[in-house]
Amino acid sequence: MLDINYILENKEEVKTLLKNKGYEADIDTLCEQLVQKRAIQRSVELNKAEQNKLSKSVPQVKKEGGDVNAIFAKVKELAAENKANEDKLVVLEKEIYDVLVALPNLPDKDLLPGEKENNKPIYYYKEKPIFSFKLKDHVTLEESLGLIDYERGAKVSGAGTWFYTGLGAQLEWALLNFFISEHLKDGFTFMLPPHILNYESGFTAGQFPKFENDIFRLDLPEQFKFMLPTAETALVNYYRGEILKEEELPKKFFAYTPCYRKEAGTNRVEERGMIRGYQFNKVEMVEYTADNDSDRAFEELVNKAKTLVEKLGLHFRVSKLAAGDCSHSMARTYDIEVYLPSLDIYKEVSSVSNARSYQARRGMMRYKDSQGKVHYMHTLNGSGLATSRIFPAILEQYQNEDGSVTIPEVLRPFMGGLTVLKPIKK
RNA sequence: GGAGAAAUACCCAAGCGGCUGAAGGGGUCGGUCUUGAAAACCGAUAGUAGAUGCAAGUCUAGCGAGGGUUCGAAUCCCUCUUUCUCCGCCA
Repeated sequence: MLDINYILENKEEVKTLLKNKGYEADIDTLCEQLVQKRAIQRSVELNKAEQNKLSKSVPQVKKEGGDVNAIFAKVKELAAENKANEDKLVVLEKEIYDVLVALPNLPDKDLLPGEKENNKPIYYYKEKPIFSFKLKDHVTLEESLGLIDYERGAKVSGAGTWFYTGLGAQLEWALLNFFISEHLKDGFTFMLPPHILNYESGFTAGQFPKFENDIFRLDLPEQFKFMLPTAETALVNYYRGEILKEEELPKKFFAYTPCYRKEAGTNRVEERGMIRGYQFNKVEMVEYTADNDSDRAFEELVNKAKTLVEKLGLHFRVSKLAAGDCSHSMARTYDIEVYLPSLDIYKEVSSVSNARSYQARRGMMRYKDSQGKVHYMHTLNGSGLATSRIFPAILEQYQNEDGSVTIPEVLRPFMGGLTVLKPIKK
C-alpha cells in the first residue's frame, strides 16, 4: 500500500512512476475523493463531538433537576443530521480504499520503464560452458540418470508435478541442505512456517486482492485459506500488526517450503520438465529492516543469492529488472538467472526484491525509534534458492560425454561423498 | 469434531450502563538516600489510527475484531477470531 499523503503531495511523480510500471490509475480522481472525504469527515466529527458533549452533561443536568428529555431530543436530532454524511463517508472511504489497495508499489526512480525487454544484465559469473560432445537436455538426463519420474507424477497428481526418485531426491535434498547451512553460517534464523495461510497474509504480502486466482485456494466453506505460493507470504506476515523496537532490527529469516502455484502448465519447450511446475522447493530469505536500512539489506540478499550459485560453480547472470517486470509489491528487483545450455537461455533461480514500506503498510508492521517515533518497517525477500531450475542447470552444465553428471563439490558432503551420477541401465 | 471458560494498556489485574481512556500491583525510566549497589521512599510513564492547526493543542475512533441496542457501552445483545480446560480422534 502506498502512503495516501505522499500520493496527494506528489501526484505527477506518482503518475509517472506507475506508468513506468505499466499501471494505469486515475490518480486525479483518487485525490479529489480524498479531499472530499476529509471535508465530510470533519463535519461528521464536529457533529459527533457536539453529541458527546450533550450526552456527557446528562447526569449533571439530572442532578440539578433540568430537562433531560430536551437533551435526548437534541442528540437524536444531531444524529439524524449526521446520518447522511456518515453514509457518504463510508462509501467514499471504501472507494478510496479499493483503489489504494490495488495500486502496485512505486518502482525505484533509477529503474528503466517498460517490461522484460528492458531488463539489464549487470553481472556475469563464469563463461558459457563449451561442450565437445552432443549435449543432453535436463529432462533427458533426469530420466536417463533415474532422478525424476514425470510419468508417475502425472498419474498420481497431474501434469506439472513429478516424483524425485532415489538419487534425484537425494540431490534435491542436498541442495536444500547446502542452502540452509550457508544461511545458518550467515546468522539468518531458520523458520518452518505453516503452508496453509489465511486471507490477511495474502493481503499483506500483496497477492490479494489482485492475484487471488494465481493461488491454490482450499475448498472450505466460509473460510479463505490458501496454499502458500512462496515462504515469503508467511514470513512477511510474521510481525503483522506489531510494533518492534528499532534495536530489534534488522530481522533476518529464511525458510524452506514447497511453493504451490497455479501458473504451471505451458507447453513451451523452455518450460519442459520441472522448469515451471505446480509445486517446487525453495529456500526463501526475508529481512525486516528500519526504513533507512533496506538498501543495505538488498545488497546483502543479492550477494547471498549470488554466492550460492557461485559456490555451485554454475554460469549465471544477475539482471536488474525494468520497472514493469518487478512484482506488484516491489520497488526493486534483481533476478539471478542460471544458464541452461540445451536451450541457450538464462532462467530465474532467485528474485531478490525490496518492498520498502509497501507490505508493512498493508500489514501494519512498524517499529519505534529511540525518540519514540513510529515508522513503517521495510521488508525484503529473496530466494536462496529455488531448486527447480538449479537442478536442471546442474545436470546440464555438469554433464559428461558418457552421459554421467559430476556432482558439484559443495553438495558432495550432503550426498554421502558421492561424486558422480551415472546413467541407469534400462 | 463436541462441551465449557476467557480476551482490558509493556506484564498481571479491577471494573459489568454516565463520576472510567480505565483502580491496584509489577516492570521500565528519573530522583532522594548510598563510596557504589540493593532496599526503602518520591516522581514520571497509556500506546495507536484519523481529522484540524505554523505550533501548543483540540476533536473523532479505540478495553480481541466487526455489527447492534441506548441520549450515553469496557459494561447489554448478535456474529466472528484467538487462547485455555475437559471429552473425542489421530501422526
